[in-house]
Amino acid sequence: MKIDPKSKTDLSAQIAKAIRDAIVSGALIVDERLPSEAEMSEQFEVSRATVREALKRLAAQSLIRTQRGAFGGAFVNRLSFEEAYGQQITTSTLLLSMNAVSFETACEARFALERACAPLAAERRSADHLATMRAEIFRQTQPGLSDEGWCASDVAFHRALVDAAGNPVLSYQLAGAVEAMQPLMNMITFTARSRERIVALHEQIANHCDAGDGAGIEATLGDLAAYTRALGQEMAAKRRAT
Amino acid sequence: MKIDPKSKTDLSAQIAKAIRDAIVSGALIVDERLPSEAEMSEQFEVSRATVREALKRLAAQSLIRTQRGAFGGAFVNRLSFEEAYGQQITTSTLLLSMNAVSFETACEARFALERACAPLAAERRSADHLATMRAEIFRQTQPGLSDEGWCASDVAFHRALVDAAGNPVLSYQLAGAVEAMQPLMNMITFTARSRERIVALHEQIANHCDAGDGAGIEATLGDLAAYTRALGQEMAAKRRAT
DNA sequence: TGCGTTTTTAATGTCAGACATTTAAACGTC
DNA sequence: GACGTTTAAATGTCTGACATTAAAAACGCA
Repeated sequence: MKIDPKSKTDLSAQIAKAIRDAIVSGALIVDERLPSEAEMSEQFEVSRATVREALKRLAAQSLIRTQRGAFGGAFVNRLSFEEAYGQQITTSTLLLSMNAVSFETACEARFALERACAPLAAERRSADHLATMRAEIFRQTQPGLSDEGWCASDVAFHRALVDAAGNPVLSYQLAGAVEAMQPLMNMITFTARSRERIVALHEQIANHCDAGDGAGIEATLGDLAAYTRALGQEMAAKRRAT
Repeated sequence: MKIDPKSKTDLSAQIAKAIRDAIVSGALIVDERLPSEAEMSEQFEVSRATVREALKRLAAQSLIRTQRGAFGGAFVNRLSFEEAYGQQITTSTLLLSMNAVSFETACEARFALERACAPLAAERRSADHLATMRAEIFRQTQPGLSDEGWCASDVAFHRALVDAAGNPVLSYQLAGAVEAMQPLMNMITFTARSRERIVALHEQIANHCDAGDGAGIEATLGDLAAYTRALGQEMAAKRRAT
């Protein structure tokens, strides 16, 4: 853990990197306590404020957690799936919104990835997941559902499908892809007719899932992807017209 | 942007959240300059040190960048695909290493996701991607290649396949899945025989890709997944024996 | 002895003020 | 107009102090 005061980069960034490397490499293990801020400031020969800035950087990535009081301090944090989900979603959402990614491209990626879950979901779907899917479909048929509510229910439906694959790593990887699409989907105004069409496809998916028909899920997801893309193109055309 | 000094959570975390929300919601746009640290410390009625800790948190997530000097300051950062890749990989790697995810589960997720790229890769592969794949295959046949070198080449091969799909969002999402597997793969000792087998499958994939045969790629990826899983089970058995 | 209360103590959280360093704009000078 | 010099405004760092928290240790009492 060497620090170079003459380097161009911030000392706090260097210190954060040193500690991060130690965690990633396994030199520091989960729940292990780091030295106190005062000790580190001696060790690295910097002020306590600088050490603190480094620790805040690590805390922002959920790599450490801190506890106040005697025998408190900074501890290596076990990165939970929950936390990882959250980070994934924020990063994915920002990536899409800041880089002028076309609706087309995002949509393609999202459905391609979701398709990957189909065979596993068909094989492993539980009653629980099916119930969630049916419940969301029901909600989607309710008249007077707002556009935001519609989109949220859509996300919930697809998450249930992903979770049905019974692989937490897969669920984690897809969280970003599915959730990050929501702001883009929110830009589409769903007419009663298009909602009806989508609900029909959702029902097909649920039925295929029930029947354990992976290929059927894949095929219907393809239809849904095509229809969603068409809606996106419509929206783009309208936007150009105004 | 309200801050509650009596709240349980750190002031720096609250301030970071307020700014993060402003960025995600679009109230602050890319390349916009934030107020100076001194101005913010007045605005939020906290010390400059506290504001700085908040800014470091955001910098750790690549949400802002800072510039020194007059007319410098903190600017909303355009999250690049490169930066997002890096964060994805770190997060995914830690998630796997800290949560006792089985080789089986990680492997399943990885190949399921990669399979999603097959049809697109078959359709869009460029000469460039094919050349990279062939080059990596060649490297993999070289005698005396270390285990680390072998794994790195394996990752490079699969990244080429993913990139061949020509969808940056897909490449981003898969970066984590493919790269995070590497530490797990490194635990396997690849015999000459198993390397040979894998190279043969890689060659098949490259050929299918060349021929634009998406279904062929999918099928061969399935074989590769099965073989990799078998190697993993062998390793686990050996580990139990010792 | 055992249990509830109080005190101590070792951490992090926050603050205020100072100085160092960097950078670009503004200013002179030729 | 081109080229150094000054200046100003910002971040980066340091120091020392105090506030707050929470666990351990000490204490008191039945």
